[in-house]
Amino acid sequence: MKDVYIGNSDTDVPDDDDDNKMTADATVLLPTRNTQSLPLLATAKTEWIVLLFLFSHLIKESVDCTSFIRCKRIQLSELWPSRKLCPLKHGVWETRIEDGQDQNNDRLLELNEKKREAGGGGGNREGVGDNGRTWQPAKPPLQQSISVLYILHLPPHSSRSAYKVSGVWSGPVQLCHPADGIRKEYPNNCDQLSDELQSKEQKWIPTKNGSSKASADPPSVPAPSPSTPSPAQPTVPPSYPWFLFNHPPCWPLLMPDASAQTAGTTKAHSQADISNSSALTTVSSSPEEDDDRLSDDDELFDHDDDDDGSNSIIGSLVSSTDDGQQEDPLDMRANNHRRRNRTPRDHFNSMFPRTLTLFIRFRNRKRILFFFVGWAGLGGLRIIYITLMDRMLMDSEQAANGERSMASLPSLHHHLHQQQMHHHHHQMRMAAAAGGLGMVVSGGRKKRSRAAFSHGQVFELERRFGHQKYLSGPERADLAQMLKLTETQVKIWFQNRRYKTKRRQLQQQQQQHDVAAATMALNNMAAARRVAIRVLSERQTSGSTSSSVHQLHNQHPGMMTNNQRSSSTSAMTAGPHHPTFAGLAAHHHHQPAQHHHNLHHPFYYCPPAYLAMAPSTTDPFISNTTTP
Amino acid sequence: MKDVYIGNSDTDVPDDDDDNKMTADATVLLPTRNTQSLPLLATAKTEWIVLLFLFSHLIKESVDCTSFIRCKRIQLSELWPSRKLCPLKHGVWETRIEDGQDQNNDRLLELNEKKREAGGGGGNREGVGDNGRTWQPAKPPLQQSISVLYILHLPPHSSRSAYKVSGVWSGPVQLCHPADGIRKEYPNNCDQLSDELQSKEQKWIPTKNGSSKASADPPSVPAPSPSTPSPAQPTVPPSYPWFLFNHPPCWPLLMPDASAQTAGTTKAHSQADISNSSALTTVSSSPEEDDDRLSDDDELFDHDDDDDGSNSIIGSLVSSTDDGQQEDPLDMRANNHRRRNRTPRDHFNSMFPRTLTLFIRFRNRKRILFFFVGWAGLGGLRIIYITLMDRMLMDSEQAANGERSMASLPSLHHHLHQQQMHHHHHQMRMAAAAGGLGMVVSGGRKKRSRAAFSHGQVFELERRFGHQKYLSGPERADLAQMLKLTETQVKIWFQNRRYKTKRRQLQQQQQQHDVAAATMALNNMAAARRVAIRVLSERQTSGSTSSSVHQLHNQHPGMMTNNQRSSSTSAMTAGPHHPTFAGLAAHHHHQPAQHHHNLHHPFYYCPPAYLAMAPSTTDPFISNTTTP
DNA sequence: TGAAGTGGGGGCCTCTTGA
DNA sequence: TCAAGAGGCCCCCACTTCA
Repeated sequence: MKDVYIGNSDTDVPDDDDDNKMTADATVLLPTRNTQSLPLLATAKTEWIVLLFLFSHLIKESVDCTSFIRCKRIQLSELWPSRKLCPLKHGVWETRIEDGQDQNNDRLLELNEKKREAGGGGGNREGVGDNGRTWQPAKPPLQQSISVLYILHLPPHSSRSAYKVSGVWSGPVQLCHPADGIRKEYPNNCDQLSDELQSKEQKWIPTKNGSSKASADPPSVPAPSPSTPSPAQPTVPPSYPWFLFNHPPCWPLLMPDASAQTAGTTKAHSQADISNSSALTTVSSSPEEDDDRLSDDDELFDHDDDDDGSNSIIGSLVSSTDDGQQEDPLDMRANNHRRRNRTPRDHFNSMFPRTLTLFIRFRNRKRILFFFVGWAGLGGLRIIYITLMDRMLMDSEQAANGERSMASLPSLHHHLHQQQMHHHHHQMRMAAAAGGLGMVVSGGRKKRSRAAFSHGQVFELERRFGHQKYLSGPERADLAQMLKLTETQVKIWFQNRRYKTKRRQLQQQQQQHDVAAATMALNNMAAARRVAIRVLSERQTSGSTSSSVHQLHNQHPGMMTNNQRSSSTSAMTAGPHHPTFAGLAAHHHHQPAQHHHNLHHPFYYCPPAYLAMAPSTTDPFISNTTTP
Repeated sequence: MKDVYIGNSDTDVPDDDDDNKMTADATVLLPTRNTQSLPLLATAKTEWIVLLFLFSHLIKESVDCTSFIRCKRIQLSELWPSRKLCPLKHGVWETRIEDGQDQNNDRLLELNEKKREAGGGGGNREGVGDNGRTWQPAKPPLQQSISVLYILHLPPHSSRSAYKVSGVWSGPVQLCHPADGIRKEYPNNCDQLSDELQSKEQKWIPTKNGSSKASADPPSVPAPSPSTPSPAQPTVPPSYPWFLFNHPPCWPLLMPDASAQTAGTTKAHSQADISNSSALTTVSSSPEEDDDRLSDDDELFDHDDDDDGSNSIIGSLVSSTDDGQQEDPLDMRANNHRRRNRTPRDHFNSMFPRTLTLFIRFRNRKRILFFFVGWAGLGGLRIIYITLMDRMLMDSEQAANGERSMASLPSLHHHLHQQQMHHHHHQMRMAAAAGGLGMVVSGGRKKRSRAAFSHGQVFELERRFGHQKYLSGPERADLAQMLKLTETQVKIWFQNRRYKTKRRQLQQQQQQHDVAAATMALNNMAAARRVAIRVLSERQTSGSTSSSVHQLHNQHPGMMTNNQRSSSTSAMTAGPHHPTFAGLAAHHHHQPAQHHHNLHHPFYYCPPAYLAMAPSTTDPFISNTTTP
């Protein structure tokens, strides 16, 4: 199951689950040689890669579209055995080794490689021609780049359960027709689509919390009719029988201004459209295939599937889109103004669409495909949450419990399990991958794990916290093992605990200052207080008012008990510990007397973890600098 | 000078430096509302943002192109005063406040905002039509997405002098004609361009180390002739008078296979094309404008300009492209096979193009624009190095000294200074920004700073290193101040020093093992040795062979002297130190006896810096958990 | 040779979220 | 309330690069 198929066909592909022909036929001719760059794009945490093709022309060719899109999951361990950067071997994109069907794939790939220079295609250049001097308001990028290949990185058990987008390709798509094997190239000219989308943006606004309307015609997706979509149908555009783009898969930053409109209209699509519109089915990738190519370390995936990683993401995403009326851009702005203390995050959540939903008809079933587009900080668009749901008809049951964000997708998780449990363990992994990618796994289960540690655990943690504020790795491991928690849980607990302590103190300080300000109002003390508060409230400020916070000096985080036996023995080389140079860190901040250094570097950030109050031990290392 | 202009014009814009009309006219109608997402895309280190528009249709319209592209630099401090995420104010993209010209800009921006729904454009959909079933080899993405808006993040004095790409927009470009102010939308249909590029890829191969041929016709760029490029001119395609795309600005990962061709041909373009092709000029942004909008903390920028940050980048990038014959893809592969122990990095360096070079005619001057495309690890394409060179004619002088990578661009730095020195300090910053972005600042100066610390500095560093292997932040600051080095230098020195020590020890160990293996060959000891070696050589392995490395136990990094007075006083709140919870970290690894935890987490990485051999000090923090 | 570049890992801080 | 989630920063290691 490491393959996920997305696509539609006018040929009515048989509806059964096992898709031998799907596997072989619906092959996206991925560039094989360039796949060598994948390892660079994958992090050490990355376990899976999902390649996902979208192409908008399917909307235009919704009826006679004969192509399939294949989403491929590749286990990074195959590609990246040493967890180091290494070039991929040729043919890594070939999904199946079982030959037969995939020999075709191989052949196509080879052809693809060798016939590159035959390319060029037709030099159709319209769109540039005569509208040259007449200004046109910029269309959203979706117009041009809906045909997108997303490469998603799926860290299955990373603490940051986000999926990085490693690349986006908005070029023409080559697909191989499943029936005749003829390859077809789809450019990404989506003018009409974009026109449609723009013209009907107001119309597609879903009824918020649209669960009530969800039962309208879920399975009654318009039959595949080749009519190009006629816009402006209130909630479910009839002319898009198979696809429904809730919003463009573009960078919100770069979406032309219509953001007022776009953001407003698309904001709640993920939720409302799901409930309003038609078929929901999970694109269950063909079960029988690819099993043997997967390795077996997949408890984690199953865990993800069942527990938290994905659903929580969806929950948050959807929940952020669930405020009121997005029909009117002005209304949207009104919303922005309503909440005064909205955080930047709130701002973005309301500002930009984050969900792309595809309603597709796939193998004669109506299916829905969600992209939950998240945003990361470093390099622009980076996170896309993808959800595939197969064989879930979004019918009345959704409407029944569709109140909450993804609660409208009731028993999807069960469906997945029912369908795939009878397959091998790998299918489970598939389910975790396809479903776990921020998937709405279940309507009933709560997925935000919210572990709720036991009293005994909390007691021990508190005890240990009282003893020391920071844990070393081994200590953490010990504690985790003792408490039957994960190291991450312990780490996070300590983190939260420290923050809680600090927050309380800050609150106290704030109160004290307030009291002080109240008592001695209207003298210059008030000004001083403001300064102090500003210093405390702004994070990056390396304030010069160190004296105002001295009452917190008891913050000495507890030092290590004394597990540091690693410091004395084989810490240096690549011994048992990963840090080969496993010396002991010694980082501390100087006192206010010296923090002028920090003032010189206003953005210098020295996390307390790097601080150590270790006594200066002039250790035998000295003699070690030269080779012994 | 926070504006960089890129563009061309058939109207022969006056050639002088100060470009009042340029400023006002060459306005890219950026989406103003969506710019609110910029802060998220900027990191705390980010100081500058460069917006850069490329649009490939200029190639097709090379003669009668009337549009300008404006690259805007925005100081983040303006946008992000508190170093926190905050929405940008409207109009932040307006480049000039001096009104006059920019009122037009404002007006256009407003129009852009309000007329969004008027969009839609023509629904030209060719390309999809009749070639449906006939397979066409996929074109490189450049075909569709050359029109790209890169948003570059410029960390001026980050230790990692890379510029992150925050977003890419490959949608239509709206430009305002400088002459009549008519806005014009440019879709990104670049079919013909791509055809040309594909058809002439072999032809554009530059002579490697192309300095010898550089003098061919540098200033003799073909006059702007509207003839669509006829391919296959040996080195300088005559039909692209103003633009020369060395390679598509696409993700190499996603470039369709032709990578053999593309990579091979484009690999050395950055260097060779520069030398081979025509005009080199620095796009000096209009000097008079925007000075007052900039703040004055720009020594760093000047420093970057003069010293290392940028040029070193270029050097490395170009240097990586300087191996032999790229004409033939097969030859390319041969190169790959020649070096056996090429690293993954080498592989990528040779595999993918990294440079986009634009030869543009801008304001009646021939200019060149380099994009040095780097790659970062997290989210795919992330780094783009941009170089703008203005008024540098790439003529014989380049050919003379063009031997080395960027040495072929001889006195660019001087040119920059000559041109801009007479302007204000801000121009220098501009030069640093435009030129400093990996710019080829000078042909003669060496830019890889190569600080070469003095003996006294090294002595003190060694002494300190003998004393302690790791430095805390304050210690580092002290040492840096004492030695007149930057903290980063000290940090890096220690880092390198540790690594050197470790490497030596590993080598010794290796030798010892080799000797042992030699002496007791052919017994099972050899197998044991291999195991040990493997453990030592592989980074991620948390080996179970702790005993094999025990001779390194003297690696005890020196502990802190005792500057940790920060632990006792105002460390807690957001006092002088940034880490408000400025407790002391206490992280250590347990001994081999406990590293089984790491085995459970094979990728767990605990840098030694987080280790501390601090004695277990049950400190007053305990009483602090509850609010005092 | 060695300072810096580059990629990758991990932890901490801050704040928010959602069960 | 509180465990996670998410973003950002910093340090470290490993290895390379190139002056």
